[in-house]
Amino acid sequence: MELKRAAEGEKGFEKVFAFLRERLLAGSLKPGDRLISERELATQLGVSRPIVREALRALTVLGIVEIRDRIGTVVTRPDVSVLNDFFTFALAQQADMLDDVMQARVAIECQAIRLACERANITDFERLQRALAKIGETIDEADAGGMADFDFHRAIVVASHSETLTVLHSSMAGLLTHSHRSRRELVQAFPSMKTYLIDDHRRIFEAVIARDPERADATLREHFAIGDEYRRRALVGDMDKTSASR
Amino acid sequence: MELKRAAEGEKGFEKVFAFLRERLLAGSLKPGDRLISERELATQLGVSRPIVREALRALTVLGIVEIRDRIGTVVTRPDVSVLNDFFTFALAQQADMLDDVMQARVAIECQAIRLACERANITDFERLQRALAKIGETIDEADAGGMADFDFHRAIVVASHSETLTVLHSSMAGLLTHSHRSRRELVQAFPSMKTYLIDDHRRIFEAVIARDPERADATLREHFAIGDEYRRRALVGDMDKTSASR
DNA sequence: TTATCATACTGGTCTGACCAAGATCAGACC
DNA sequence: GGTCTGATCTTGGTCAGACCAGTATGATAA
Repeated sequence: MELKRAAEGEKGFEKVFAFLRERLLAGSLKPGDRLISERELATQLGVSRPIVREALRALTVLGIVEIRDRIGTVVTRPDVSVLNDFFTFALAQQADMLDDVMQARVAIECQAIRLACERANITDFERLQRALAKIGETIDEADAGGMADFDFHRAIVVASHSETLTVLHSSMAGLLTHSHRSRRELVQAFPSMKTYLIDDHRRIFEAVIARDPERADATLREHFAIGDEYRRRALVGDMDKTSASR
Repeated sequence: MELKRAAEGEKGFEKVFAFLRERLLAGSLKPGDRLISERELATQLGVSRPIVREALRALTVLGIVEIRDRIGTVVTRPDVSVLNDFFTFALAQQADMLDDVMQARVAIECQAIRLACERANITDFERLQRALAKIGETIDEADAGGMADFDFHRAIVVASHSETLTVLHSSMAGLLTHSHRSRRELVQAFPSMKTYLIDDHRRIFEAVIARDPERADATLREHFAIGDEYRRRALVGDMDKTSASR
């Protein structure tokens, strides 16, 4: 049996993990399915229950499985939180990764906006419009403004109708929420940012409405670049009130 | 004790996990550090050793920690394999995610090539050139050709000097290796693909050498689009020998 | 001083047990 | 007959102690 074979070489934890992985990858274990009990799994694989628990716990943190107290273990649909956890840990140990993550976010979002131009429906447009309006309303508030900014960008990714892009984006956006907020705090220092924030987002919105991927992508990239420019100026203490070059 | 406090609310596994997470995120546990022994951890937290092992195993699959047999548990630098595992599982249960992952890969790679135009050094150029040469040499071999193709694209991402992009790309590229290979199998059906494969990669290479982000991005996107077109034709059985429209 | 070896440690695993609470089904009650 | 109740089985959650097999270290012998 190919299933048995895979579980023969390894021992202990690896054995159980490989056994379950195989079934999960092969599709014989689908989301919603309930696994056999830990004890039964242990006897079937010839290992002890603690070992089985290790494997189940491993699958749990990977978001593949959910252990329900006194109910059983069920297969779940993989979700975002895993990536979130990973990035959180990874970032904590490599602070310089933040700029890197930002690059990845730009990558995801620019691709997403291209897809959004093709796939977005009325609902998506409306969500974008609401987010856009919110940005205008909350332009003077750091917290609410940052949230509105975040929502707009998330709406773009959602409009791409790509699960993977959405997952990746949200896992990274979580780490960058403070960046949205801190950007808004710059508004006090740079009054020109108000028009930048409002106009840029509007132009992005319009490009999506026009279903013009190239223009949308370019506008979005420009938007990020200008944001970087503002942050750079703030860092070097260049507090003059002229707007960033466009 | 603030350390104790964080571990008070939860019980068992959560307790240990939270305890370790706190130290990991706070930075008091850095990559390279060796954790105290499982037994000691168990007594300090008032739990049994199997529970400690669950937590350590959880951190292991998250790539945060490495358990070395008879040596101890050490903190590691998070690496790719986690995302790889996750995507592998996720993909298995949502096959329609494959196209989605491809989109994410395009996103990463297009961003990477832009960065590569700015950051690539001589070493990167040389690696790209070698990969390009390899593509020409192995143009008639499905396996080696697919590998060469893969290497070229990976070289682009490496040249971006962005850890995060590299991590994301390699985790997704792993799932798409067969796509490289299957593309090469199309070469038999579409002789025009030979020039497509060679010329496209050369043009991409030249754009990076020229340090022209816009052109590089556009060329790369075009490259992907044409690849899609070939695959589409193969699906519908359109086996005519004309080259894909450019 | 050096080389060898005993010992204390480490992770890896097993056994068997207890607890608390959901799931189930038999039996009692209406 | 139908519904309700409660004993029992099963499930995850956990613990305690034990054994194995190598590693690391230090003490002892050369």
